[in-house]
Amino acid sequence: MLIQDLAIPTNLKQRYTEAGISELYPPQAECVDKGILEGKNMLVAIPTASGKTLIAEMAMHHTITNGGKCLYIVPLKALANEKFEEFCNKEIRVGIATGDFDRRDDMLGKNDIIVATSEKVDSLLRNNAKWISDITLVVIDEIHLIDSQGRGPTLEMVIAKMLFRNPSMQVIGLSATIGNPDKLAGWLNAELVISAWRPVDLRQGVFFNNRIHFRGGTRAVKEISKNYDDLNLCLDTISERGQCLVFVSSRRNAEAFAKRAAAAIKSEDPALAVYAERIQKNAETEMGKTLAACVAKGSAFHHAGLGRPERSIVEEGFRKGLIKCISSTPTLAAGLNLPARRVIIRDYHRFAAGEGMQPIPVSEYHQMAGRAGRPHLDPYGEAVLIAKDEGQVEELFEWYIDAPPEEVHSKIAEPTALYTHVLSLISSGFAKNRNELTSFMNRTFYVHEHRQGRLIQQAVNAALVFLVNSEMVVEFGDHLGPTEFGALVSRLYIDPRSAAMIISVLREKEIYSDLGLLQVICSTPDMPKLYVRNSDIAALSRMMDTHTEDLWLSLPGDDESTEAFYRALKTAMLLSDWTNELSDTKICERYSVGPGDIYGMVESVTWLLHASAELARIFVSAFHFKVREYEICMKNGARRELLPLLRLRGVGRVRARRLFNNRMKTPDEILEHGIDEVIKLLGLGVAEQIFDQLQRKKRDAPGSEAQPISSPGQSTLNRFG
DNA sequence: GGCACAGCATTTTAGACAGCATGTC
DNA sequence: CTAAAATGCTGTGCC
Repeated sequence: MLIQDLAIPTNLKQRYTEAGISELYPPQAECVDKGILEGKNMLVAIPTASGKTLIAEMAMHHTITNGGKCLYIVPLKALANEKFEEFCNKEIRVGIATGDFDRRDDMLGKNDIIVATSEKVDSLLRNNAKWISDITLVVIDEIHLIDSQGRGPTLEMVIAKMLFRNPSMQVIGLSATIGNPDKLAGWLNAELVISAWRPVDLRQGVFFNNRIHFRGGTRAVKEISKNYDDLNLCLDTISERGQCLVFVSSRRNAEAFAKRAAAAIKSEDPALAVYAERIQKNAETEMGKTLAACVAKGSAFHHAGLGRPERSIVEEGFRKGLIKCISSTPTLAAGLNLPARRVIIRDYHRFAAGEGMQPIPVSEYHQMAGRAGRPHLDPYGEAVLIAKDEGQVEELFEWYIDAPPEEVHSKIAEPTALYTHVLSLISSGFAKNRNELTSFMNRTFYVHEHRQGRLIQQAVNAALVFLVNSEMVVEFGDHLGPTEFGALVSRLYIDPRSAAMIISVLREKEIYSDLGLLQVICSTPDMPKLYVRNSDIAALSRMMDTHTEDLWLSLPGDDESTEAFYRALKTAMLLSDWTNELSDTKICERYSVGPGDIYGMVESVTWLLHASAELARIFVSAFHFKVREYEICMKNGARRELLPLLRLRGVGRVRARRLFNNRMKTPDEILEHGIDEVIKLLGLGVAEQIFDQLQRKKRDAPGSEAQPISSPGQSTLNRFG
């Protein structure tokens, strides 16, 4: 099927032609045949990198020319950025909505395409974004994630809510190959397109004894290193001028492999030195140093401990072909598109809490294997598993290469998954009584799949009991309604259990304590937690002894919750060090984490501190300002004494500290010292920026010292909007 | 006494969404 | 309760 003959806008055709695309791939053509451009719902279950985005893009442009509006839902923020840039185009308006990057909600509605994460869409629904009802086409990328334990229920509920609100809307689900696509298609009332076709040939094999075994043939790999099969496989690809991706089970393994690879590759490309330099300059941590050393020689590792800058440097270096090999944890499997000639799946076991080492699911193998082969660049892609003995070769074929894909099952009946969603249904008016709640739940994939909702009903009831007991929902007669508390919790998008924990402690305390609040927030299910090692216990106990007054929770009696307690305390200690202005290098060293972990945790607590401040406003208004101030301290990683300075634009933890240590503790004191002194400390540009603000402030509000924390410019804008 | 090392015991172990309102060094 | 691999510790043998 030729692009020329399609019912899509001319400018899009032109863009495709310029990009060298003249004909649709077979699965794409099938979508058109089955009516994707005629408003038909569609579930497309095809392998990674076989042109899913193009399918969605065509349908979206078709919708837009007919006056419609599209919502594109993705599972990751990184993916949202990637798609946003991909869709951006002169003819249409594209917006992006994620937690760390969004416009005002109503501004978003002006776009033709809005790219958003599933949680953000849920949040927009909860906050009643008006434009949602204008959506005429929703695309759900990676829809098979409905199966995932933690975030699957959110995706399922978002889809159900969207369908409920916009019944005539077209739905396109993009999925990996799965075992039961018919079920999912049935739920969406969609045409089904299944295919195993790939634009680049994918050869899947198992390595053993210096040969890759394929179905129907083997391929010899030169034995360069005696001990390391993984390294030989990697060097083999590099010797053919290809690149290599190695998936391993832990961060430590990723770093160890990158070091070995660096020693073997020994590339001396001067361009690499630039990359290494950038990393070196960015992170002075142990991790940063090893990464820089590896990159200098042409290898790298990739995991969630890397900060944003390090990640993008590594990704860029790999895309440009300078870095020959990356060893990675699953970050790269699910995240952005970074294909390589050969993918080595070295470890197919991974630790799961409470379950020991578990073999990874077939779907994850496919996700990683699918990264092999860059379209238009590589002649083929290779995915290689590594066997430990002869017999395992056949086993690995059976378990992974020839294995049928897993089925996708709803997870919304999991014990606590529905607390937040039941609250949101009641809060945002999807259900005003138990009947409406049941009939809404009857539209979920779970009920479609099981043909009955007994377990769902139980889960809903359990959620209601909790919500009523914790005063987020009230039931009078036939009616279910949110309390002010409940409505707030729903809008803040935190777990009702978190809100209940925070409120119950906050209410019983008379004296406020940063550390106490931090400890409670860190115990919350919404907070990611550090692991506790045996060797940490001593330091944690010391902490408890020296801060008996400040801590708000004490060691629980039963063994079951002891570990959870320690994990929360350790996490709180890290964040407390952060607000005590300990350098990231020191923190990384003390807690053996990477810069990426710090920023991840700071982001999460900042969000929860914001929520806590809003909750305090209702229940314990005396604490409200204390918490808001602490939120600012947390965001910047600074002590309370720097607060007056942090309110200035262009001033963060470092500059504020420098000013403070030079006897400028408040904006007024800065004015007294004069601009010259600030120029000496912070340079001309920053000093001018600061004085510009100070003088304008003085002009606007002479005499009144108490300025709101929010920036004045924004509120003016609102008045007009 | 001090060192090297085998062999056994202990320890450790992936990722990442959300509020709000714009800018760190 | 599950497990693999790295690290830590102990005790032995040797100089």
